Amino acid sequence: MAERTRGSIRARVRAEMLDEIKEVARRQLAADGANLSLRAIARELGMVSSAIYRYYASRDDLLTALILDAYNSLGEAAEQAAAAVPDQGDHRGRWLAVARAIRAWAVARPHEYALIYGSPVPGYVAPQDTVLPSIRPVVVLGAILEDAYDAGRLAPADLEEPRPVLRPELARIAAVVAPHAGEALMARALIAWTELFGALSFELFGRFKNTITDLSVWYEHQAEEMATYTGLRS
Amino acid sequence: MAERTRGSIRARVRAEMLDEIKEVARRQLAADGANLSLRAIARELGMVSSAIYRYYASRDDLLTALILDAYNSLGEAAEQAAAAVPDQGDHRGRWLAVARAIRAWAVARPHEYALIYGSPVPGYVAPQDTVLPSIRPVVVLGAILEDAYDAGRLAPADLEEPRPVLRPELARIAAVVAPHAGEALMARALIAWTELFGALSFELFGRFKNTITDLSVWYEHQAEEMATYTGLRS
DNA sequence: TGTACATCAGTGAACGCGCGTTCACTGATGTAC
DNA sequence: TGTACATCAGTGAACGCGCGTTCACTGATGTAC
Repeated sequence: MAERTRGSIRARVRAEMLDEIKEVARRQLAADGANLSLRAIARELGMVSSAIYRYYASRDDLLTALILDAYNSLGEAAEQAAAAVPDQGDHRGRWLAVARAIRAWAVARPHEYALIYGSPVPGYVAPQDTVLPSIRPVVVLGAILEDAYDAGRLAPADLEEPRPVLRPELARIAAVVAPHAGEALMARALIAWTELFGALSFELFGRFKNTITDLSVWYEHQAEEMATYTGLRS
Repeated sequence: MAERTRGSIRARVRAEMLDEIKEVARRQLAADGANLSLRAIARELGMVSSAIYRYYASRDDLLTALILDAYNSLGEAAEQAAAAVPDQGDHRGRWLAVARAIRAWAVARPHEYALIYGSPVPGYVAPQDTVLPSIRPVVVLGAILEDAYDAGRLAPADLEEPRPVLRPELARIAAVVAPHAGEALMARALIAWTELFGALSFELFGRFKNTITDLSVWYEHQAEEMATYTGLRS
């Protein structure tokens, strides 16, 4: 109780401030391209630059917080999209809904996408605790495949066993993501996953300039092809 | 002749200097992560920072030169790989050789890869003349598909027509890359292309840390799957 | 072949800017008795 | 309810650094006659 009373107001204000700093940081990333400047953030907040250090121990700490937030926010978007599709055996529909949600998230926050899926920030080393948040979308997609598999509705064409060297590693991933499905299906799922994020990177980093204009339809096409490739027939 | 004599020595020295600056820049990109600093380059060359301006009008100009070089060097690697496979109807083999060459190029120069396929450099706008060099690898892969198609050896499974909205754009790309193949095949080729570069980005940007260790074998598997998906049967 | 002139690579100082981080401090807000 | 003390957000100055770019200059190399 003493614990809860002590600082209950200060603690709330503090938490708001932690959030506000991140908000401003995100806005500036969006505006300036990609350079995160503590001084610029402090300026926008109307405080002196050293005041930021009451909230984040260093620039890297703030960056870590932003990266964690980005992973979690993408993970949540994926989870909500999966949950929003009624669970009536339409595995392909659920998978596609998640794929769509991932793109929607990325298109709305290209700079946060770049933070977690772009080229690494020079000099920055991600701490270990980004691992779990970072795999949330994979886990969501994996669970859908697992459901489909258990329902006997996962039937990829011409499924071949991947090379022996890869099997133990694929098995280890499958154990976390889709334990029943097995290595060969896991390999396909990973390839689909890779393709979708390749597509988003191409789109967001401007590689489709003057090539394909309706990128939303093109992504939808890719997602459907990848769903089929993974074995989710309609 | 006057033209050729004039500065023939100076011009040669100058050309060497232009190259050496780029060399040093590339080395520093590799070492420091991703920050290109004219002053640091000048320092390493033992000259004063303003001397660089005799060779490149600005930092952006140097960056453009590096990006152009990277595109051309990747394009050349792809072209040479294609040319090295004897033209005896082994289209799949040729396609895979090019895919392998692209990865080899990227793995050897991760920073140059990041320059052209990573998140955009803040504040930098690519000039128009990067377009042609940038599509050289696509053209190489397209030509192989075109050959295979003409030889009646391109037979993807379950080929479906992409949506009407996409067809004109796909047709426009096909016209440049593989005119006979048509839109549906072009769509598959683009997806395969996207997957391969997604795989490279995942690998080079560290997204497969602690997940798949033998990334060379994994890439090979992906390339084969994508070859099959595109319709190149063995 | 020799001289006058033009070209141009490289110098060194300076401008004006931005950055992350530290440190001793003030003053308001909360806590304990 | 009132007072003494501890906590902590925010200040302001400073350290030490790096950057891109400009500009007037020196001196060597090339060119034209």
